[in-house]
Amino acid sequence: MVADTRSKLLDAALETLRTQGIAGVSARSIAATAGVNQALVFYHFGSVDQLLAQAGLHGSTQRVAAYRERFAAVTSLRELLELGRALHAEERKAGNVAALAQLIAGGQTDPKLAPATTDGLNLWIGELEQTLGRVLAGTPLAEFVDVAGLARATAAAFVGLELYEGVDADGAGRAFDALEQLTTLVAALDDMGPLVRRTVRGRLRRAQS
Amino acid sequence: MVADTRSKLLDAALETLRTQGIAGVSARSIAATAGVNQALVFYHFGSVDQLLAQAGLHGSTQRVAAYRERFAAVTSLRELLELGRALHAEERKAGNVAALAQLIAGGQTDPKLAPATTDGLNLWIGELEQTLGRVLAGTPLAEFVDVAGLARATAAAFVGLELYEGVDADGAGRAFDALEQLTTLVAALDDMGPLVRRTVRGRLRRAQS
DNA sequence: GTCTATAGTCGGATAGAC
DNA sequence: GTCTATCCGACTATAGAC
Repeated sequence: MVADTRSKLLDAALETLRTQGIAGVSARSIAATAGVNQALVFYHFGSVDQLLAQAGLHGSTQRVAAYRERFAAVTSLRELLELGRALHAEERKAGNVAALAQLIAGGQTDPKLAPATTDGLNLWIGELEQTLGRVLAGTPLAEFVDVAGLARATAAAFVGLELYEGVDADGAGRAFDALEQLTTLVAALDDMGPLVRRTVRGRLRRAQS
Repeated sequence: MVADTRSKLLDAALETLRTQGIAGVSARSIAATAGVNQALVFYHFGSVDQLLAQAGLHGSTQRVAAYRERFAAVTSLRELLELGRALHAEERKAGNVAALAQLIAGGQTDPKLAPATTDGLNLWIGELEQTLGRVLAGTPLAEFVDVAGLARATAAAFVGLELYEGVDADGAGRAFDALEQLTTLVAALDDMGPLVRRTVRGRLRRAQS
């Protein structure tokens, strides 16, 4: 079946964000990618901004749904990291995180775009938060670190790394390797349970005084 | 003393990146911010792209120099985190990280912009790498994690958090709080020295098999 | 080194035929 | 719902006066 014009424009908006960046999107460039007439952007969405906003949410909804089962299957921090690496590789190829990153960059200065990108980002954050909460339950990490905040930091860092990869692939590779090593350390910390709890409690007391 | 036109354009390029985003920069908008004629962009820099590239390096050079002494004074992970928070607050107000983030977003699709933004980013990374190496020397972190990679991951995450803050300030606040808690955990880990080393070595062996 | 003026292109958005 | 045609503003870049 052939996608209708509305769907074609949503997909084309994401594709154009990915290949041309936020500075290169226009009603004309999106319509050309979709293979439809330029005026249809305004007929269906009213303005380019509104098309971009809907496209961001559309893309995130689609991708998050595709990963939901894999998030649900994660039972350890190490498995979550593995899923993160796989997700990075797959989404990089598909270009969905790249499109989201361009929307976020655009949302910095466009008040109409900011809320829509937040909604798309929150879909990822919600999934991540739920998984982190499950995996970290009963560990020192859950005791001392706000899991919702950690999910937000992770998602933001993910976007930052994606952007970094776009301008320095080698540097980003080294960054990802270091993060994997770091996660191994944290997993080891998690295994140490009670001893770590005692030490960290002492540290927190000192830090607060 | 009044800045010459060249300097005014470099500063105005950063200011315009910050307030209008990469999608809103043009020879006209930059020249208007600088209070000079639009044609001077091409006279002094040849093209808007080349002005942006030079402005990015210019801004980073300036800001990194302003922080060099404070980086050098850091002697612990906790102090480095404190400097990170201060740096975030100060640069957010000045808008320099925001400008760099917009350049990175633009560099994804503009091959002329990518190398220049990498250069600017590398100034920060170099400073961070040196400080991390000094602070982590002799700790388990330095033993198990590539410090250069960690510096790159940190810088990329910093940019991601800055962008996140631009579309969801509340969410970013929670993310920063969680990272502070996480750093306290890592600092505690660092204090535990030999015990952690043994545990982590065992874990790494298991992970590789 | 700085200005005006302008060529030529691309952009958002709309009117109206089909 | 889709098209052509069009208005008009903004853009890059250059030519040429000062």
